[in-house]
Amino acid sequence: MSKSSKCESQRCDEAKSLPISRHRDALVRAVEDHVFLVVTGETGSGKTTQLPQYLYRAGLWKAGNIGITQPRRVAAITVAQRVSHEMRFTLGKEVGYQVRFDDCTSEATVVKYMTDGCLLREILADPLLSKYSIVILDEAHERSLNTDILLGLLKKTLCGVDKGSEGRSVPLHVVVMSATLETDKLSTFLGGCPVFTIPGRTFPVTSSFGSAIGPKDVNGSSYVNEVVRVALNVHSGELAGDILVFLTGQSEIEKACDLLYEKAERIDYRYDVQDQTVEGLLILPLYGSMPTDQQRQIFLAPPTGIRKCVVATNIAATSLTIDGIKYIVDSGFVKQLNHNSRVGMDILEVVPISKSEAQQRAGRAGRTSAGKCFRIYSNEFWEKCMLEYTVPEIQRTSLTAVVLTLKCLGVHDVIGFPYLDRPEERLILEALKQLYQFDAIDRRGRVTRLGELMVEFPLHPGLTRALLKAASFGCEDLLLPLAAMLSVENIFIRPGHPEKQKEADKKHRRLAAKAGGMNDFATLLSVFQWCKDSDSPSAWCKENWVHWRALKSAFSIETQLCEILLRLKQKRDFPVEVFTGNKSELFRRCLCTGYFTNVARRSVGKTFSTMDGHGTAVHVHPSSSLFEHEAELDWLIFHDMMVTSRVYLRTVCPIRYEWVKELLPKLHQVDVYELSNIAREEVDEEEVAKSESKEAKRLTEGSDKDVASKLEKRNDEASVCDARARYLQRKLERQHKAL
DNA sequence: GAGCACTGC
Repeated sequence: MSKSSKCESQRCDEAKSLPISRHRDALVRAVEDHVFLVVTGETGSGKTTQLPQYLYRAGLWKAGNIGITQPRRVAAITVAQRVSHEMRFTLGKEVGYQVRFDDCTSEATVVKYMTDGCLLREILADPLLSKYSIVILDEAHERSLNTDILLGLLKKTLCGVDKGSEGRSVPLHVVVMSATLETDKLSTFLGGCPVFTIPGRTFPVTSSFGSAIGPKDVNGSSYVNEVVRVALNVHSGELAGDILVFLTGQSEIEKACDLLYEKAERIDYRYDVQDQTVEGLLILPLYGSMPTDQQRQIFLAPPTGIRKCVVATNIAATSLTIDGIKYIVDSGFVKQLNHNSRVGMDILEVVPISKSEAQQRAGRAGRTSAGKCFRIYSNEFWEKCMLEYTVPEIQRTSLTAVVLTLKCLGVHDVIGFPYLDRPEERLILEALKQLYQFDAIDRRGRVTRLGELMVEFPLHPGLTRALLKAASFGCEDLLLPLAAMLSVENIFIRPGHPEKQKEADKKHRRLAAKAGGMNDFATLLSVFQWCKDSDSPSAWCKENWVHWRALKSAFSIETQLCEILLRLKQKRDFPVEVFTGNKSELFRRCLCTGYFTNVARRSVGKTFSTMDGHGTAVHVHPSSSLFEHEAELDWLIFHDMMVTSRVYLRTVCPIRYEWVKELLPKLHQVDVYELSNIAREEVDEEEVAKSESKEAKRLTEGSDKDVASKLEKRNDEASVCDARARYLQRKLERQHKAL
């Protein structure tokens, strides 16, 4: 027997012995008999890999494809690989996957694994999902933004009681798979559908509480020392098995590793990774921005007699699985990006994890054998400071892009949309307001022509607005690379060593100066071009302290954006405008149409004030090429804001007031109350007509009068501009034909 | 004169 076929038969035996295999026939029947089904089972139950195979073998693919969503790319790819292997198919034939930049499917594909974002894109192109007979939403308990939106969409427009599956030749079946959390809630949400429970195959993990961290430490005081102490106790007092420590970020992970290294030496024998004969502790940091080759060694088994201790961020909670972990040390905290409506900002902050998250962390110790979880916080902290469940992403994030997607799918009433957990109304109103400001929706909340173009781009709507402006002037070559560069992680490397730091800073300053200086957006654009045109792009990056990995992904994003734009430009009514002026001004004016919501004006000294109505006092970040040139500046736009010792603006560009003068009133003229009423109204023609007259009446009355006339005026200007654009487009087409 | 958790289209 060859090695590969032996491996294959082992796999098949494994699949047969999985807890799910006994329920095979009942599961297939349950899917067939119901529109909605909730399937629950812990990790190791086999639901992700086996259920699609059962449905395939029962012939259900004949009525349409079987689609399975995952919140993460790696999961979609690895599961598809495993399933195609188990079924003895070539990956990309009957079983395939699709993630951004990687479509491994063909005409023959009937079982398709994909990210939830991919399925959402498919719905935009084909709202009835006519190619599918079954859609499976996996890992629903993670409550990713896209999965939550898909849940609502599938409930409302595809299988809803109100609409049914009308327009489809066969009804769509939806399976929602979730760990054994909140399954009653899911079932209730889906009209009281049946819940199918599959036993898991994990090992017991016993958890214990500590006493050092209590309710008074809720703001995340120094828990690094305590984590280190507990980890060392585990090392010196527990049986063999590796340790996984959860902390919140790179700097404290490095601090903890240093401390562990220093103290382990004292309690331990000498240790040396190269010398496999001595006993000891192997300390390994793990966080997302770490180079991939360094991450790789985390997964290697430690040398005999050596205990591995991985000190990680939340990346080890779901994204990466490390074999051999028997002990967990849980700090009880996580770094989370939360949207703060009060200040109108996203703030990255350290917060206590939820109880379900703590259980998830503990579960990482029970994958191969029984494990132990040491929580450094007290029982009282658990009771008083930790929520039952993590606040779902949909309630903590900016909804601008999501609301546009929903509107483009015909969900006019975005407040009444069936959310599994409803976001605060304020969050939805903020999104509507932004969309209105970017001309993606009109005063009545309807998607504009521009909005229909905008939804096609996987970018923040503001950035898309700037890109489309540039495209209308025919200068998209300026904005496409920039949009790509702003979509990837920070491209500038800043090493820890002071000497190297100086060297890197110097290189970065030189790049900024060479790009013209005084414009961080232009620097990004130039870096993209220089690197791309270089004979050896990776060497160029190394030389200039730039992340090659980030640049590579910027290149593929630019290609993708370019393809989307080309497709849209072929449409008849793509806007066309004419601009006379120099290129630098053109570039910055295009930016202004998307970034006028991010305008700041210098107040006193080096302090600026935002113009979004909050009037936040802000400073230019020292990494900006405008830093220490503040006195020469008056107005500027910025890409993002960061809150540390001060509120800093990063990626900044000076502008003239005249360029935003027309746009700025838009920040204040729109009435959220008005938008909220609009948001609640139905698409019904009669309702629209009624709201029009009601709104016209309100706009011409009382204190709103001035605002109303201004709104009317601007909309007139906008429509004139649109008409002019259409005329120019037709003219160009005629000329083209004549040639 | 500074320090970014994790995903995804």
